[in-house]
Amino acid sequence: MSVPLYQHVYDTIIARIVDGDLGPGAMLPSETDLGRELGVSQGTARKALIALEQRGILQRRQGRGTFVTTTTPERDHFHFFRLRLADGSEASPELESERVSRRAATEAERALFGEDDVFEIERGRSVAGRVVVREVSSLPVTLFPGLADRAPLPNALYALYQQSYGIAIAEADEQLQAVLASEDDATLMGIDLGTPLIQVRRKAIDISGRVVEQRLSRYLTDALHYAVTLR
Amino acid sequence: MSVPLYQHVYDTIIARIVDGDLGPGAMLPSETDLGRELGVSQGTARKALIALEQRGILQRRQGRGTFVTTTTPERDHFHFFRLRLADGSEASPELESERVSRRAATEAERALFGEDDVFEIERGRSVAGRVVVREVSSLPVTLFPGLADRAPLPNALYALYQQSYGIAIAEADEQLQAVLASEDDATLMGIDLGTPLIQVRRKAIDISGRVVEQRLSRYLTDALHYAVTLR
DNA sequence: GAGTGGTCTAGACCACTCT
DNA sequence: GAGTGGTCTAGACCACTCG
Repeated sequence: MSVPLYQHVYDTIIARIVDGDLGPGAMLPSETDLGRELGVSQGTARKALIALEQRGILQRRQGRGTFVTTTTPERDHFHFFRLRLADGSEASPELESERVSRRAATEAERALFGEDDVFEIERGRSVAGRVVVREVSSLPVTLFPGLADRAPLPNALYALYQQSYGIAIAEADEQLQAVLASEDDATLMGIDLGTPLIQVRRKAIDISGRVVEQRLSRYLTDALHYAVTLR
Repeated sequence: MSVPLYQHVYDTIIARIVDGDLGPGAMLPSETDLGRELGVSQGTARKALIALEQRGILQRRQGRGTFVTTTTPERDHFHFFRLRLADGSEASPELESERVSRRAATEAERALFGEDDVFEIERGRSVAGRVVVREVSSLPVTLFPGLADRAPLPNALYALYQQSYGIAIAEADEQLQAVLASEDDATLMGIDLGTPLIQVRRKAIDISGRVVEQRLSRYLTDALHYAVTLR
């Protein structure tokens, strides 16, 4: 019993999602059926399902069933976009401008993605009519074939990654620093050169543990703030 | 069964910690004994214990037992202090300066704490010889009697709150904005006026759900960054 | 009413820690 | 070896959802 049985159930479900056997929104077998299929008891299957629910990969509802989480635009924005209004309510960002291109990877990107080319997406986002976000994302081209041809891209990129490429983002690691607005920032946001901004370097990690996107964002935080809870 | 049995176990343990019956580091009864004592099965007691472990309130180790989490300076720093070095490793902050005083609460503090007086702690912290943090904390006086007389306070305040006042911090809500260094910031940190800083407004919440501290911090992030993981 | 997840039990055995 | 948490089972009943 070096590897617990519930771990096997857990890994099996992850594999089925990664392989596309279970797409976004797909319903899983009941606890009893899943246990029978994999040769474990209902309680053991249940333990794996609960762990997957806690990681946000599955959603369970009493009386309905267990489903693969669909990365809706709502979840994408609320969970992975941390800008909030002064009263703590969600800020709904709207897409203001976009530029999608393909270019050679930097050395850091080659090390991160193991590829020579990346797509680069530069976007401006506005809240309440003011441009407050400027972000530049880079993605390995082989994971996202034909991405540039899909422009203009939808507001919520992670929902697109899951719907169109079967890549589900499970985690994002962010590193924040305070910077001064550059000329590009100032032009896009309509602010003075040297306005203080929060710069965020994000690595987005999918459920199989790969880094699938890197993003450099700059947030104007005079009316908004970046909210986070530590537990 | 409107309220599950494991919830009763959960609440009972929280109450014992809040009441001081279970202090930091105290060992709990075994799952079997706890279940017998509270009239539930071992599995039900176990479920409550695991939930408390996931909130960071208990620590469990196979073969040893279940213990009330001690807020060590290490946990305090690593978990509730998010500044990291460029390579992601922990930045160990050292206390550089301190001022403790008692003053009348602001209107916001009165609403938050329900008290008329607060202690105010202003501190500077350094990493690798440079002052990079300036923080001002305020605490309701009745929860922390005699705090001002304890100056100089230890580096890790949350460990002090638990050891000396039985108040265990379980959660911290932070709101981040980018600001420019004021004259006070510049003097303390030895930087130019107008250097960009990350300003953090934190509310610290204990295991019984009370807000027990408010803190306004400013971080110099030229060599460090504020790191956070979204799941 | 059939099917789902949520709670709860009683009992078994394994793996780890400490003395 | 005694005591702890970790895994696993089989079965029961409750609560919710939906046709």
